[in-house]
Amino acid sequence: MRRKYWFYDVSSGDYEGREVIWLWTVDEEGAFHIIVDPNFKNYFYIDAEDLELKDLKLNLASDVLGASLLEIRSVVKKFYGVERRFYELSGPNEHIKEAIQVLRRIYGEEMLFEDDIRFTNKYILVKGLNPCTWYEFEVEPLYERDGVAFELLTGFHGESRQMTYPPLKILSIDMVIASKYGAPDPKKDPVLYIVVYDGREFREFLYEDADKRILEEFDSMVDQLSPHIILTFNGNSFIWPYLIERTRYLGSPLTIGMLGIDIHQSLYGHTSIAGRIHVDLKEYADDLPMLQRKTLEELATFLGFEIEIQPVDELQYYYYWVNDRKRLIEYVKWRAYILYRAFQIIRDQLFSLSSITGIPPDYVFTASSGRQAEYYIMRKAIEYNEVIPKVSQRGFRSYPGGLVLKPVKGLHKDIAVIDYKSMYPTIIMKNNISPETVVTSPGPNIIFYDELSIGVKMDVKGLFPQILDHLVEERDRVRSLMVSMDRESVEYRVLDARQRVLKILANTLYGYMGWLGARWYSWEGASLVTYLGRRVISSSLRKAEEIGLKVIYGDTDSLFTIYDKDKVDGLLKWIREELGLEAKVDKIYRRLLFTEAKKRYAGVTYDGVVDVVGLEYVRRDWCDYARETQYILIKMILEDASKDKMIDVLRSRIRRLRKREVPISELVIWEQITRPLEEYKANAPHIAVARKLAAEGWRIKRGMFIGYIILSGEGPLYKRAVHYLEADPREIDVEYYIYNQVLPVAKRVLEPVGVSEKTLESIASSSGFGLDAFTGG
DNA sequence: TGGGGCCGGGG
DNA sequence: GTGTACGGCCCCA
Repeated sequence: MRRKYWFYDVSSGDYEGREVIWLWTVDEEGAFHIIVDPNFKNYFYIDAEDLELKDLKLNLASDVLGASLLEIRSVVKKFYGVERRFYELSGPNEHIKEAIQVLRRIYGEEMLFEDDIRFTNKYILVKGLNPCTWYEFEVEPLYERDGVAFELLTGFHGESRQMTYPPLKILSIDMVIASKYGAPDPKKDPVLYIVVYDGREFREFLYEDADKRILEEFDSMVDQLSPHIILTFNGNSFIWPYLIERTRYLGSPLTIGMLGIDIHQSLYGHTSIAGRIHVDLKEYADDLPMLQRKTLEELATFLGFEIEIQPVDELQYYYYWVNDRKRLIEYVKWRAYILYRAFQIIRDQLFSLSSITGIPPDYVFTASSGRQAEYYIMRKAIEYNEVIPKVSQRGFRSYPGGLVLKPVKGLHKDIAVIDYKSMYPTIIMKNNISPETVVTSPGPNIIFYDELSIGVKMDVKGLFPQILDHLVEERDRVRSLMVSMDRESVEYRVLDARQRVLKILANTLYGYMGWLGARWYSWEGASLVTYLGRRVISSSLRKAEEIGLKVIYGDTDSLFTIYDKDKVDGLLKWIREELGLEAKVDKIYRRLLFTEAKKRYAGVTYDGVVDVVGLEYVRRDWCDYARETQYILIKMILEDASKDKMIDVLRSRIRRLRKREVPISELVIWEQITRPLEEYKANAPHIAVARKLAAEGWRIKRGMFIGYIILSGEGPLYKRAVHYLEADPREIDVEYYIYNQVLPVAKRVLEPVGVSEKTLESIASSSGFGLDAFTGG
């Protein structure tokens, strides 16, 4: 029978007592089908250069039980671009696993190749499958189990053109787990409340002192609804690990996976629920740099939702459970609701990323961007007959990065920002830079850079340039398809997500090459890319000076110049003709303010868009009140307001602080915990606060944000910092907030426009009660 | 007073 | 667990 199914995951499973491939798919009605492929053979390679076939066979026959079921083929494949002979061993997965173990012991790990790639991943790689895509399969029905149709794969007709998704049942889940004494402990603290939302109704589970019942009813409800997608926020790092331990402790393990398969923790800290796509939107929030604290509220706001409820801090769950349960439950229900709504927006990105990289949607967000890029490269490598290298042991060695010019301090008018289109990807393509083309000694057909002692082979096209060519072509193709489409249509949205993913992948390849943990790590390649980038900037700078175009700043792939249209056009032409690169005027600032520091400026375009870069306003480790003060001043400066007006604003903001009219929430300083607490050598305020929380029983994990307030008193700040929920407004150190928060950020932007330090000092000291009459200008 | 630890955001 | 460059705080010697 020919059938069209939407493919979304692959696992290993049983068929007639053997470990085979199961493809998890859904039909157009949303019904589950597992397609069993018993014919796929796992495989790996052994270096054949110094190994006799009969020697290999002898070892296999004596040490591997299933040796007779293994096939050995002599093959020629490329390794780092060079053709080489390998023996390919293939056969049933059980015996391949055994052979790998035995041969690693006999010949050493470094003789084996692709033995470190999981069976299921290999299936996707070798077959070139795209998850989240419709395929036409030829299948024979086998049997049905727990509402899932098992079918035997007898043929493949390839991808279907359909771009819409099957009707997917989605459940979003959130819950209250809390303890009187800090972090909840699954051996002691019950699950108090669970809410599940399916897009129409909420299902709530709440039984006083009976969390076993809550969990069992939740479990059977999920089982019964049998969703395709389960949404959580922090499911991977907290909810599922807690529920797994708690239900184990209670003696009734969760069975929400399909076919009764246990929910378990898998790759990269992902929690896997068999047959279902578990999406933890925290992973998505973590990847959005514009979110400062990576909370669900911030994510919702970013996606355009209004926050209609009063959020509750996780540290206060227990308090609200006891004292204002209604508010807490409202909040947790809202979380489930907004997760569901948020997913509607994120869905296209998730499915595109999954389909392009080949990572199933279940954990594509959990994989780091380096891993995502790597999967993509692995797919391409197999296409090009390259053997996939392993991660080798190597030490960290840094290399120089982009060139940053010193800015010209002050307020400028009409500044053009010239930047190079996809600078690093273009450099890689034009110069054939790839892990296998880069060399460290000169030779024929090699362009060698003596300054670096690095060269590039030019006689064969590199893997990375090929991949980039493909990414660029594919993105152009997708974008050309979009031109004639209705912007509101599903097809348009899907293609838009696809072109964005392709762009992100292209931009990731350089960073990937310089990543120590990469299979295709190339220190030389990454060094060469940044070196050529620096040459591009410095030669453009020289050319600009030559034609009399004044450059006031530049960073890595951009130059800021006075906007003299003819000269700018001349420079762009020179860049195109002499350097062979595309550069464009990205934007023109009507006003642009530079402090004397690099990477810190603010500007306004003719459209009235204000950009603030690097300054305190965009940093979360300054309190909101100071940041907001800076933003007000920046806007005034860019609007050419008078100094007096700016001084008035600053004075009144400081006065509000002195009068203690500023709410605590605007004085919180947020900093991230970036390592286990015991690894910190320094005494910093946020670390001191984190240690106090840890002593109270909270689990302080890497990635957490600590919000603190500075109280008045003696001694260093770290002794006066308290968690923001514990701060008494009357004890706030107003002087700290004036002299170490508001004044420095004001000074940063006012000093370049000529407001003296003395003036600022006098504003601060005179902004007390009733002293304003004495202030100077 | 200056160097080290640490953090966050830029391109 | 993609890269490096950079500024600026706080602490401590």
